[in-house]
Amino acid sequence: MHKQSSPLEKLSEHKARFGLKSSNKRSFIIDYFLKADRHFTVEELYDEIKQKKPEISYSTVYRALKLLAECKLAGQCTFGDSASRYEPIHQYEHHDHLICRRCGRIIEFENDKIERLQKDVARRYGFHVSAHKLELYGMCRKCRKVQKGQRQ
Amino acid sequence: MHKQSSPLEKLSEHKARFGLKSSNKRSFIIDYFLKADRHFTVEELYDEIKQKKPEISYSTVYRALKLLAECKLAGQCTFGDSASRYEPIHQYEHHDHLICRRCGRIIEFENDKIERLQKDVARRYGFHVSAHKLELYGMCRKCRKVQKGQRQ
DNA sequence: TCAATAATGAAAATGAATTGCAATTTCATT
DNA sequence: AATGAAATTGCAATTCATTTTCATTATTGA
Repeated sequence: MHKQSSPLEKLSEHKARFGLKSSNKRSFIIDYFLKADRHFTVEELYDEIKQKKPEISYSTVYRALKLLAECKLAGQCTFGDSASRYEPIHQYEHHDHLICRRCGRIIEFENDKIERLQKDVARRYGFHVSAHKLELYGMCRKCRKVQKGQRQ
Repeated sequence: MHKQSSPLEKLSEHKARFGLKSSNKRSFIIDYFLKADRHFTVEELYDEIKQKKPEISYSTVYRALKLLAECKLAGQCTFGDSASRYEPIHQYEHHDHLICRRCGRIIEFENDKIERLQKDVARRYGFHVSAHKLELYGMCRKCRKVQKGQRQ
């Protein structure tokens, strides 16, 4: 069994391995991202960070997210819309997404039964599955209410 | 109950509704795409069609696929890689994808149990699901064999 | 046939993702 | 503290798929 390391440990392991140096800007971005614990496009994250640290550039945000993705602290999702998003990856945990097409809200869920069935399906086709993506698109409770109200 | 119309009926309904005219080039593209019954990026389809009808341009292929998507005769999928793909949509049928990361092979599958579980999950969150996407990434039987061979 | 309007091709525009490079910063070692 | 090799940063430029523009050509109903 391999001891799981914390996000920051993972990061410094990665830094050691690739001979990276630390920097306030990058630390700030990473910190902000992990604490916010939401889904961001590069641009969204950049826009929020710009408020607090205008001296941080888009490229740096882009590269920080890329770095996080490389050391598995962030995952990339491509939902229906244009730009792809990054989300913090939590240890031990895998999840899928419910996406509201009206307000854009993203809900994460887990379902072991579905996971198991996926593996079954794959096995049936001789596939070895290393990753999967499940996205449910629709309308969230709130938006359904609003829509109902509008129709009346 | 609404009578289901055939692909070509759907197409001409759509044409009627939007006052479109017909053209040999577009017909050729659509015909080729529906008969091939595979997943294509715009470019892949263009490249194949170029062989048979060099006078058809990329734009026209692009617009034909867009048109098919508009009248639900084609669906768009975005797998891990850069370009998005179009696939023919068959009536009554929904399917998900197994994608081999090594050779790019795409296998379609259906699984009612998974579909049902998805609906359950959504209901639990108050969501109304209108569409979903399930993709399993991994390695197909053939590629696994090759890899095994290489290691020996 | 004619006029109205859609389809087409080529090129340009768009938009996100990515990179090259010069300037700046980090940090282990003087 | 000073140094220098190496990483980081910002900006601009590039890439690449996608989408649009616009001038020309083709289709269709009157």
